Amino acid sequence: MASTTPAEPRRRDRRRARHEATKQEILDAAWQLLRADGLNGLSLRALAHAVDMEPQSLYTYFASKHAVYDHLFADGNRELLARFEPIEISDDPHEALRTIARLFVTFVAEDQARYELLFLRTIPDFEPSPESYAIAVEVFAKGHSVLTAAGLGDDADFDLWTALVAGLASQQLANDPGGDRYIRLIDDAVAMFAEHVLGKQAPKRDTNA
Amino acid sequence: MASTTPAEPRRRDRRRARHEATKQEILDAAWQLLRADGLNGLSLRALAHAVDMEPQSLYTYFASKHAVYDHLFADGNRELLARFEPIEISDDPHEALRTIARLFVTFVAEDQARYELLFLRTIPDFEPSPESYAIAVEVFAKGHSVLTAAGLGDDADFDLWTALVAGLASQQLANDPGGDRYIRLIDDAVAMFAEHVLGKQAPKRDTNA
DNA sequence: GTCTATAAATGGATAGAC
DNA sequence: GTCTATCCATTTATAGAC
Repeated sequence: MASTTPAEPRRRDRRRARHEATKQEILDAAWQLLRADGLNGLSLRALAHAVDMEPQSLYTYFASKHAVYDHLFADGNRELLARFEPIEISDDPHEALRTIARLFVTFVAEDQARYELLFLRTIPDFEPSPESYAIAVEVFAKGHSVLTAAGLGDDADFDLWTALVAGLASQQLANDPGGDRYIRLIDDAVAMFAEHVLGKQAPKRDTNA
Repeated sequence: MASTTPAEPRRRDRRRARHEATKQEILDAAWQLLRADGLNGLSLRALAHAVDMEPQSLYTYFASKHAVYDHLFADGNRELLARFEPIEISDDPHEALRTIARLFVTFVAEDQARYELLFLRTIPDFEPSPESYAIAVEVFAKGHSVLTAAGLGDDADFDLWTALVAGLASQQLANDPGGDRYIRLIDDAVAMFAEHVLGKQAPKRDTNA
């Protein structure tokens, strides 16, 4: 965050850039291992060897295993935030809800370990640092603002919304990983929610298979 | 499962009973530790000491750590099944849905570790044995039959139902453990679902705080 | 059925040479 | 910045005495 002092030699910039690049390389490898072995299956040894290092060398980049998790936590939240950026939020509330639901459920369904890390507390004794948590708060605020723009005033309605969307996502991961059994239900779920909360007559649901 | 041979001395029955009692004592201690340290925080050492044993003695009762998890998995599912037994399922579909939703969400919200064990796959390399899994299937079947009795015909509707209920439960655990922020939403959520799926005019929702 | 002893591996982490 | 060496705690699990 602190900007480089103008008088600082370029060599130092390069070194820092190299350092950051390696750090990111380690984090990328960590995501891969997480997907393969589960969130709690990660070991520093395996991580180090995945980037052709000895485990001890990781400590140049991360102070502890929890620090690695913390960076992954921030990483994942940043990724989710980035997915919100480019999308167009429709003026039609129902359409806006559908867009954001698809985005979120798809994101979660992609990666079970990431879901656990970002939204559950399944690692003993780990909790994100304030800096990392701030990004998660940003994500929440972004979602909340979109919902408000769609006409949701009540906090309870927002909670109902997150429950519905989180439920679809977690069931997709738990009962049909890699499939679309619950992803297929998104539009219907959103219609249900919109009918109930926005009080508008949404397009009647398809009764065809 | 095999019944005792009639000619078998009573002493053997007693010994078996004692064995089973100790086994259950260990499992009870395990639940406590799980609640304190998280599902992945369990160690056989801590478990043994919790019942005043040395870790090695546990192997008289369980062949491995995964075997302990497997028994806990069965235990948890039996408990959930037992909760279904005594309740009265109303003839009124909406009321029946409300009852079962409250039951399930309350059950899940009681214990984060149990939720992870029963419904998520967060322990590396663990999966329940066929015998234990059969109990989970029974739970599913029971829930499905109640929903069918309530007038739900479509499998997709059942999936939507489980997503909604699981979402409330998991959000309750993740965002307000020990509280009732999402539990309070159950009735409203059920009304929303009933309106949408049963197509009947459910009592209009309360707009009061 | 419980213990002691012990194995054999793995875990995260530090010190210091290069 | 990376390595070797090392530490120390912890883990799951087995063998055998009592």
